[in-house]
Amino acid sequence: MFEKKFSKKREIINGREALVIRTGGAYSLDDTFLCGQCFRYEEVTRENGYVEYFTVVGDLLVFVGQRERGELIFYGIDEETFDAALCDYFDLRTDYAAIKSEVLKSFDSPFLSLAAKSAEGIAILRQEPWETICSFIISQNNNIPRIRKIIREISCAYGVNLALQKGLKKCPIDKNCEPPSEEKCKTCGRCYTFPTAEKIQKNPELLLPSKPGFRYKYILDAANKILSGEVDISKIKEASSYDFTVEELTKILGVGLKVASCAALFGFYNLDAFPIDVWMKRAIDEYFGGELDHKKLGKYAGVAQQYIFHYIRNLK
DNA sequence: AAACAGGCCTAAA
DNA sequence: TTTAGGCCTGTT
Repeated sequence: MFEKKFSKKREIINGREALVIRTGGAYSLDDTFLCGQCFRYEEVTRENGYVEYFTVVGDLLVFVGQRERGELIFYGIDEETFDAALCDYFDLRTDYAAIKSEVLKSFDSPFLSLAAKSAEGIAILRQEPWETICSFIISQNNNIPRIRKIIREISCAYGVNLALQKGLKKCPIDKNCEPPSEEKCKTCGRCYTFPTAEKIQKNPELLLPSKPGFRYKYILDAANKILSGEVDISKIKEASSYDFTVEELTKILGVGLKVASCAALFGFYNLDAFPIDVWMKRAIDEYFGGELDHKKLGKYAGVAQQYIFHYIRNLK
């Protein structure tokens, strides 16, 4: 019921070979990247003013743009790679129009309806669990530019340089970086994979230059507990239950309900997860009479949360 | 310069 | 079981 088909074809766009996806829905790259679910994206403006996003998905350097809602244009990606990784990551098989109406049907609220209409272009990205857990540990009591900076610098400190690994002659996002070199790439820091838990456990001191502050020991504890199996990622994936995800992840020092909920929603695709941060608290106080039982929002409560969160953050 | 930022931990009632 | 401070760092 909530699956959807999309079309896929090759085109030349602005002189570049592209894989064009049409979902027929309201998919918005802006809303999807800017709704706060992910941190490793960059807006890239081309000479003709055309804006696209750069992001790192696993070990892929990804460029994606759109000319209109519902369309995704992938540059420099072959079809096999798209099928194997990007289709899932961007959650292109999910029918968000159906989810939206399900959410609105299960919970009658004019405000939610307004928020959903405004943010209907959001898709929940299927991000890698470990990176997502670390990212939201870093996010606590912190602001977005600094969160992104810390994640970038950590990746830089341990990660694999994909521009060099793939032998690119030009940096994909900085035209002054030509050809890419280890030294130049370090100052930019965009093309690195996120380090594995093993790497961080082995050389934790490499975290320090990014100045994670009190979050340092939290990241280490996450690495230790996940590597020891005390927190079992594959079991969490298998269970695919919001409650269980939270129960497991909160065993990690520095992971409370909010961080665990974000990891559940964005890293484990538990669509009923319902993170409540300061923004959501404000929204609940102002527009829902101080109380909102997320269970009443049904199995897509997390999508509803994203609608509300993104909507109020863009108010004013 | 004091307060705040997409929380959580710890100590104390 | 609930509540107040403190926490790294950077920005306004």
